[in-house]
Amino acid sequence: MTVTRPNPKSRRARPAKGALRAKLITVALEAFATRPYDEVTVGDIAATAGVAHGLLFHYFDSKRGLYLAALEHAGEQLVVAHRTDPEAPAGAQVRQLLGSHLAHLAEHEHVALNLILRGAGNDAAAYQAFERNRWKMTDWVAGQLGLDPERPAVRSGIRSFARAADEATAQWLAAGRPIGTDAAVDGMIELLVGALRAAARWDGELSVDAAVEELRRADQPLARELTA
Amino acid sequence: MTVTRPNPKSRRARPAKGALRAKLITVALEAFATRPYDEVTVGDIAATAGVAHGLLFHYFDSKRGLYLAALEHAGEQLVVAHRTDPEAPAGAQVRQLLGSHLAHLAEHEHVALNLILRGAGNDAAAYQAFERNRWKMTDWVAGQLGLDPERPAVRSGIRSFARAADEATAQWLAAGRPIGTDAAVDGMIELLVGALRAAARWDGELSVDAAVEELRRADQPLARELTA
Amino acid sequence: MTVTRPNPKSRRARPAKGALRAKLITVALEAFATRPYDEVTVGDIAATAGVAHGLLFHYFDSKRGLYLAALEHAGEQLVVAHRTDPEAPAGAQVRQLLGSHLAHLAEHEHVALNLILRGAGNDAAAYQAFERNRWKMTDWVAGQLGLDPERPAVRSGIRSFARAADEATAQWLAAGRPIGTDAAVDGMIELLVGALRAAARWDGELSVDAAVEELRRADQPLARELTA
Amino acid sequence: MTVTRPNPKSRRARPAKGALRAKLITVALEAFATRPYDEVTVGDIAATAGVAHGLLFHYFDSKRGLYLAALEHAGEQLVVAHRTDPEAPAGAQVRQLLGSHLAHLAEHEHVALNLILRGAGNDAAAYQAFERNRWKMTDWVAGQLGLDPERPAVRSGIRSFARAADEATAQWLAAGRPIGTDAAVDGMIELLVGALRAAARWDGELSVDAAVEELRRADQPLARELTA
DNA sequence: TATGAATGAGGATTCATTCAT
DNA sequence: TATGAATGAATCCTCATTCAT
Repeated sequence: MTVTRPNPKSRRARPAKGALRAKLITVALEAFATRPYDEVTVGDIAATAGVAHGLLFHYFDSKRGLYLAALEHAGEQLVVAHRTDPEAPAGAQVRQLLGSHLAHLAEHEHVALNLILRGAGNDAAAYQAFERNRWKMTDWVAGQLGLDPERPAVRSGIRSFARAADEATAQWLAAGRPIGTDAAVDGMIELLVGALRAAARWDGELSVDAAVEELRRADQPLARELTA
Repeated sequence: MTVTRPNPKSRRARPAKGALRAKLITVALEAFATRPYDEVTVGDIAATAGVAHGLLFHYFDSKRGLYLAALEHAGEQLVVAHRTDPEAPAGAQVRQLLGSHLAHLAEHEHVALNLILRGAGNDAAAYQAFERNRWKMTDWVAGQLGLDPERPAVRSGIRSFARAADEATAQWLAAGRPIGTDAAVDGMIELLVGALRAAARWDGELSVDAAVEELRRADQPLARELTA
Repeated sequence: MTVTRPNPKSRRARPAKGALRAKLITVALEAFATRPYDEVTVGDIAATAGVAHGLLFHYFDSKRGLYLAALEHAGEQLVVAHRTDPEAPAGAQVRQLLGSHLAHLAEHEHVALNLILRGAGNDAAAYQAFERNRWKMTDWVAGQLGLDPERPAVRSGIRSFARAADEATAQWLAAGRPIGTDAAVDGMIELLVGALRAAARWDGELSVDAAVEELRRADQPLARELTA
Repeated sequence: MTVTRPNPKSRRARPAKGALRAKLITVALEAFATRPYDEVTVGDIAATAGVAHGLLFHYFDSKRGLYLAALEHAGEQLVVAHRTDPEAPAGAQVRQLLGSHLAHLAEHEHVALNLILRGAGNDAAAYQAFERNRWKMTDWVAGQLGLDPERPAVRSGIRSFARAADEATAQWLAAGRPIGTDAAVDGMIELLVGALRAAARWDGELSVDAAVEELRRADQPLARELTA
């Protein structure tokens, strides 16, 4: 007569529910950040994650499903990382946002330099999955500065600023962060001011003076201390 | 063992020497601008160009070779399109450059929106092939404004401006050019001013006041008429 | 962008574990024995084996990998087929070896005539994969006859004998085995004697008289009956 | 008015009639000796010969035509190199043949080790083109020794000898010719003797004693001096 | 003769996806 | 859940051969 004993092997290191799913997303994010979509193979990801590649289809249905899930995740992380004080003046909050944004990118440099700062290329669905979160930030900025984010010139201006800030961030990271986060943010405020003035040029009926003044006001030693 | 049979259909009238090579580059540029590298197939390009796909390897050795050749070509065209009057004041010349740049992109909207404004992604060689020409422009701008393009802050500032201008251009094209080229350039000058001021923030020893003033000077109705 | 659709035809009853791998090797052996490497296509082999060609890469990585695996297999089979009685005198054992060798080749005539008797041509790796097993036999023969197989002249002599025996075997098979295996072996013993004497000529310090005598002793009606 | 002058360039280094054809055969021989047929490309050969690859089809119609022409050439060269004294005794002439054969192979070591000693593989036509010349030698040897080359056992014996001699030659060349040509030939005579005795075993009605004696007679210091 | 642009059949290889276990 | 054997569409690339010049 045999007694069924629990297999001792099966007890070992059983990962938490959903842990494999998260692991796969992490690995995928790294992979898609490192090389173009078609150069990433399901086998690579599975091998790196240490699972059979068939499992991947269990969780995400397809390679593309995994890709979108990874993008979505990266976007969410970006938003989650933003820290602002709702009580602070608008200009200060914008500074806070830029600061926490930069800090987050710095912490996830690899993903930052590639996936986020590169954009999603030509892929409409991926664009949706990712940029949806991305532009939440710009809309929020517009709102803080009392500008209508639906207005085309505002939209173009702030997006242009976002690209400029991305490039500046990439350079800052690639150069090994030669200056402090505060100093970096100082420059970005100037980029934003330039973008707002550009918007005003593109749209004659738009006034950005108040917004610029608000930003300038936060750009004071005293104000900066408060935002630290 | 392959027995290749000759094509009974006699070759059509031979086109001008090298014409097919150029044709392939043109077709490839369009294709690579339309979809990601891996979704473009050698067969597509050859079929569109109306040649045997083998010819492509005759000229470019590989799919990648064609890709790089196409990028190089696009970059060259960009530089070739720039028109400035060496006798004009520096600020006016910068306006002229931006104007002709915009005009060229408008004429090659498809390529512009995708290949040029998107950047070369992760591909180091492609980056080289394309950006080499791209940054000639920014160096030239720095030179016109009396700034040292080797200085990191200047470099970061102007590159940030370039990205912002790319994004603005993309929006402008995508929106159907709602405003004139001149008005578009007006805004871009503001982006540039913002970028220069950002550079000054990043590098305490850098002064950009003269450069800004020079740009502002050109931003007058009178001056703008002269540059038309 | 490839969308792979699943095969609606459900997989047939699964054969024994590893059976398909063995099947592929068998088919490949036949194919490579029938025509030169480059005339054998992966598609042919897969089709003959009744599997998808992709499976071949699953098991062997490449066409060449399959080729080497097949050669290795053929070499192993050759060694496995050798039957000798360790208690018999040396000369008798050599006769037994040649006899079983011939019998095995006769049973796998196709492979024998082409792959084995032809040699591996210019391919170093293939040579390794196959000849490694092949020369085990000649070393064994040298050992039985009390000769040092490391001695160059011995080595050359026995290898020359092996080639001669291969050719004789090929002729014997091609002619439809006009004489019995025993008679064939009788002749091969003479070839071996000649080769040993040649070795003695090439190396003045080498004596092969004892070895020759040992071979001759086995070459008696009585002795031959015992080895049957 | 213009006077048509002879183009000075056209005068330069016009090669002799047919020189290019010969050049191509030489280059092809080297190529086919170095790697398998399908790994040799028409382009390689043409490039090495310094001509347009189209020219090759002018002379040889096809790649295969060139291959056969090259084989034929190698075979012819082999026969042409044989030097024997018709006045000498048969055994001595056989020694002379083997000696000149070895000398020729030594001079064309690369081709020898590969094309000639390897055989033509599975290719019937190539076999014809090449072996036709090859077996002229064995027939001649049989004739000298008073044996009927049409007799199967004789044929098998001498062919077996030829393979053995090939292998011995290959070893001799690969080892850097550690012994002199004469000593090498001495051993080969033993191989031949063994092969003749084997033939006698295979064919009960065949007597090779006279042939063996004739060979032995030539194997004397005195006789060897005469053949030098 | 000599060139090399142009052709296109054919082949090896990759990899997302399925499914029996 | 998890595995990995099995599938096969799709792709890049090679290279013998032709032919206008």
